[in-house]
Amino acid sequence: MSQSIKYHHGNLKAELVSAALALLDEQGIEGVGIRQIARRVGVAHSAPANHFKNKQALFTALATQCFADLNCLLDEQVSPALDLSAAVHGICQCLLNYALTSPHRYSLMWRKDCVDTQNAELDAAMETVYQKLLSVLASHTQAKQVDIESQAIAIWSLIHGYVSLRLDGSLGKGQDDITGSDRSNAIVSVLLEGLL
Amino acid sequence: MSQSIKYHHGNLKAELVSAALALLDEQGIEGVGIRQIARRVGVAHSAPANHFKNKQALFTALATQCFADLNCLLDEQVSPALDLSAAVHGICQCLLNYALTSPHRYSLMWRKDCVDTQNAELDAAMETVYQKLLSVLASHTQAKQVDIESQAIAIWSLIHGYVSLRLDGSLGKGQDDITGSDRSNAIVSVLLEGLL
DNA sequence: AGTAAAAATGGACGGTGTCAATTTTGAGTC
DNA sequence: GACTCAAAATTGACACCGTCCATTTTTACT
Repeated sequence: MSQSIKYHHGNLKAELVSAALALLDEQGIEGVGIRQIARRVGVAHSAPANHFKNKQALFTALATQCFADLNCLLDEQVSPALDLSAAVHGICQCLLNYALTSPHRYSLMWRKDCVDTQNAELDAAMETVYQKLLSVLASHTQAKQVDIESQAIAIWSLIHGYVSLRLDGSLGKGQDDITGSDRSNAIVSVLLEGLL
Repeated sequence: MSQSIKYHHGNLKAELVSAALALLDEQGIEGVGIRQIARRVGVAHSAPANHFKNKQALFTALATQCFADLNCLLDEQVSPALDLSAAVHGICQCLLNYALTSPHRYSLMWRKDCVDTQNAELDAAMETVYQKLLSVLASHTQAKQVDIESQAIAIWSLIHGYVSLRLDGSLGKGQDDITGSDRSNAIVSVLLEGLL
């Protein structure tokens, strides 16, 4: 019967995920606990065990969802018609934006100690994002000394490092606003200059 | 009497730190717990509270120690007489080496959720390392469009990102050996090419 | 209708960090 | 050298947590 609370209400798994994401956004990774989530959804503390065998399994599902979301954002925001430089800048911009908007989600995505690194869906979701960067580089075939994979790793490292440092405040207190991606743009430009 | 276990054995704080570091190296951050450390040192579960008011305070001390260690390594391994490119490569090499040798220590250094980000000593230890990079860039004054701080952030981001990705296995399974820093060197070179 | 599997429940176990009251030790003072 | 007092270490308690278990309820299928 619609969304009334049934003993088996059928979509508890989905509700657990969404409650967990809300908790993650509000309180960070440390605030996300099985019992806490169950409490929020209004089920017994042990109910989630039927849908996620582990806390790790839950985190894995969350991270997978986050990568999928990020992938959607990339599809929306970086058109395949752009030239190389614009596309790479777009990807970086998109990543930075996502991280600043949902810092705890971004953190979780890289917390390999919370996640099942063997999980097929998570791997696929990660790989999809990474392939997006690779395909951008490949589509604009530039004859250059550096192979495409090295280029991708360089870009990936640079933006991930910059985002990580900004997220945990290791960079100076300057440019805190989302639009203040001037620094990010400048840095990416510098790298591209050496790359292309 | 020498190192026999006294009620006040005087150096328990230091012993706690070293036991914690050992535990960190062996089991990772999640394996480091107040009671576990106390057990290993052979004191009551609540003894550490006299020396560290918090688990966070303990982690802060550990991270500070790690930054100090890294700083020593930098002093040893990157001579101030080198030219710019060699110095930057040396710093990156040193960082990568430290991270691959002590992965859990490196992780802890950036786990701002485990650490008191307001702590003065930790801040100073971090700043000392960062200043080392800045001073290298400043000493070889190159007339270039990018200001020194942006250059430093770019380099810092790139190497931190690359190291982080390697540590949690997000890069392909290639080049796993410590000496296999070819990729790292290549990437840093590319960045420097655009930078200088 | 009857049965078997899935889903949700409450209770228990061992573990954690932190707090409080207590006992032991060490150093400094009369 | 006895006394004091603060620091250091002890035991115990509390509220959490993740995980397992036996039990009850619901659903789906024959």
